[in-house]
Amino acid sequence: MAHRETQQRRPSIHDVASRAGVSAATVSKVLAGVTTVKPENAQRVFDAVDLLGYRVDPLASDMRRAKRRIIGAIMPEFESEFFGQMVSELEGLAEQRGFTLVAASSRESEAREKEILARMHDWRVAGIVLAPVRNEHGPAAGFMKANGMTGVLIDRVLADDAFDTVSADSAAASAEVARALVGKGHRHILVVGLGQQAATVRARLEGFRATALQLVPDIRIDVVLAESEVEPLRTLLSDYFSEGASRGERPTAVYSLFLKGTLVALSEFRRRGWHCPDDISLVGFDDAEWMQVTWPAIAAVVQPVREIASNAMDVLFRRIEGEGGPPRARLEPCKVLMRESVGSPGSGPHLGGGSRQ
Amino acid sequence: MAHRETQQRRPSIHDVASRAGVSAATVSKVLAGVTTVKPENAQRVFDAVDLLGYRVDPLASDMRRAKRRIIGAIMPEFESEFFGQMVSELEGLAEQRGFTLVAASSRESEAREKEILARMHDWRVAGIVLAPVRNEHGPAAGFMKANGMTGVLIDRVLADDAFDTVSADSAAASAEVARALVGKGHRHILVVGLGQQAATVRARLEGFRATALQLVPDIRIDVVLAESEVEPLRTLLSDYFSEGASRGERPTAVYSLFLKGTLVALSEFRRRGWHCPDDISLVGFDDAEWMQVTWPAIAAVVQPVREIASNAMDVLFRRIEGEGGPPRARLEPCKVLMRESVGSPGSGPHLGGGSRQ
DNA sequence: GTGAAAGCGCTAACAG
DNA sequence: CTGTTAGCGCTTTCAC
Repeated sequence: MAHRETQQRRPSIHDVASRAGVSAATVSKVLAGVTTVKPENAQRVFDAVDLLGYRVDPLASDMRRAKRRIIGAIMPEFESEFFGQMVSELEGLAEQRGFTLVAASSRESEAREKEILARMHDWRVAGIVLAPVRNEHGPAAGFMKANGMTGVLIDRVLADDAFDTVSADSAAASAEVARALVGKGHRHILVVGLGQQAATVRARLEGFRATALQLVPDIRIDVVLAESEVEPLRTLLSDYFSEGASRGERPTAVYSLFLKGTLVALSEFRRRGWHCPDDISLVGFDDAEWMQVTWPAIAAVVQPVREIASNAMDVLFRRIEGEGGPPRARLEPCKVLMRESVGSPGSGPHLGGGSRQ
Repeated sequence: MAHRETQQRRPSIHDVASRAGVSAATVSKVLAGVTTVKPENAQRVFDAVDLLGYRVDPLASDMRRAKRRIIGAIMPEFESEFFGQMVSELEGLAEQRGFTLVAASSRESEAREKEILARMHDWRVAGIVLAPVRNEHGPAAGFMKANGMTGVLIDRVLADDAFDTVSADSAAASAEVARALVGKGHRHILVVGLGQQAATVRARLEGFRATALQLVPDIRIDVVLAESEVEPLRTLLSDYFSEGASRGERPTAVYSLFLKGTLVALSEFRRRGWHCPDDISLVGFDDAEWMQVTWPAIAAVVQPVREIASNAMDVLFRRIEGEGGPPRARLEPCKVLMRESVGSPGSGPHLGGGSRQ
């Protein structure tokens, strides 16, 4: 047959072996690049491989070697730019080392997170990159610990006593945001966040608060935290502003500690007819492509996705290769993009709020 | 030992077998739910499983059955909400049927798309959900055909003679957009798109054009298409508007056929100081969360991600289970969200363009 | 240099 | 009802 028609069974190493007139073991050696094979035979193997279109089955190969070239990645979600980019980066990095990345979304659920992890353990993945839903003390990290899995924790973590961690330097970035807002003259600022991400929120909040208070000791910083869901935050925020209004006071700037918070804040501003930066200023942690094309462009903290991904993979592979030593906590610096949504208080034409619905 | 400390080798089916005093085959049967096992033995197996914390190795299991419970998904990118949601949906659907989804990003490259596909073939995945970079005639689809892989094509495809396809009903949605814009009084409309996505662009463009022309025979519809990259589109769009300006003419509305085009359009409007909808109206194919919180909110066509995902998986699994018959092309209806970015021409205060940079 | 044999962890006949 | 046997596709001693 000239061209094998829609074949059902792919050629196995034995097919190659018999076509090349050698044993399967020899084929395996040739393909593994062992040089002690007679050149003539090696050539026959290569010819047979070409002829049959043979490719090794990586899973069967891994099976025998009892070491699977698979890296598992668990993200809280796939829908945001941040985690989308992260998965994309991790995929490329794994590939470069001959590994396949299997990504899964925990959908912001710790229960699901653990289930996925168990499934990845069943798959005998070589290592895990885990971006926990909550923080480093969740059940997933516990499971990894208990089962001796090798892994790295990223994003919503600061440090851990069992795993290496890599995340953005939230505190430094928040300090920079504080300097910028204070510099613009803001003296009453609202910070919004999600309480369940304890470590990160604390770092971001404290980094901000410490710096702001240091610059202006009597600055007023309000905090609105929802526990774990975004919807309640909407209500909390609305209540917060309504209450303030009844006392005739309101912050001149909002700093959101996470992307969805930025969206909720914008949405609330819309509802009240407030415009940035005239009526209120806004900075959000996490950048997104759209933030630079809207009017006004939204100021944001850009997380160093590539750096986080590449450091995470580096340390993960070092651990996979058996490197010992205590876990290390890495922080990668962020960039702060001060865009049009930030202005000086009291300088806008709309002070007091607009009336457009 | 009370609790096995950080174990290196997971228990195998043989460990369970010997602990339970039965053979590995029996363990396998019990775990597969075969009912012809003596209850007493079954119980001993369950006990041993619990004691050892045993879980079957799905890859080893698949190996033996020569059928892998893995579905491959290939998306052009992971960074956008649309594909992020898509992967998330597909993951859940695969999981429901006891399969694992392995997702990969072709990064808008047909070459990479084919490489990934080959790798998935090496993995002997049971089926593929492919969202091609370009359209159904790319090298990836050819590879799948040539190798007798079973798969479904989604998103940037209309129909294929070898594979089932599922996509959004772009033409109908575009017709609806046309009706809306014409109804608002627009008589000069610009459509922007990406040429390489031939099938989809044609459907969206023609669906729009045909309806608009039918309603207003002498309506003017300009088209700006970049071949495959987004950056050139920026230049093309800028040139288009500059040229029009030199002749004192300009469309009153823009319909972008894809998400990045909407961003490019917004960015260009910013550059020129044009505001929506006063200076120009905008509708984009593909919705995003931010579009409803910006000022103005951006009108968009919402693709039925869940429906596409679930239909794709349905038909894919039917094919995996051996269902025959000719390939079917499915179109799922979209929703059109007419938001504030669309107004009537000539009614805005800024006509002629603003001056804010 | 090379191939036979063993076996990764599992399941599907097929006897008993 | 249960265990033995025979692999899935591959790699790795280890004799020859």
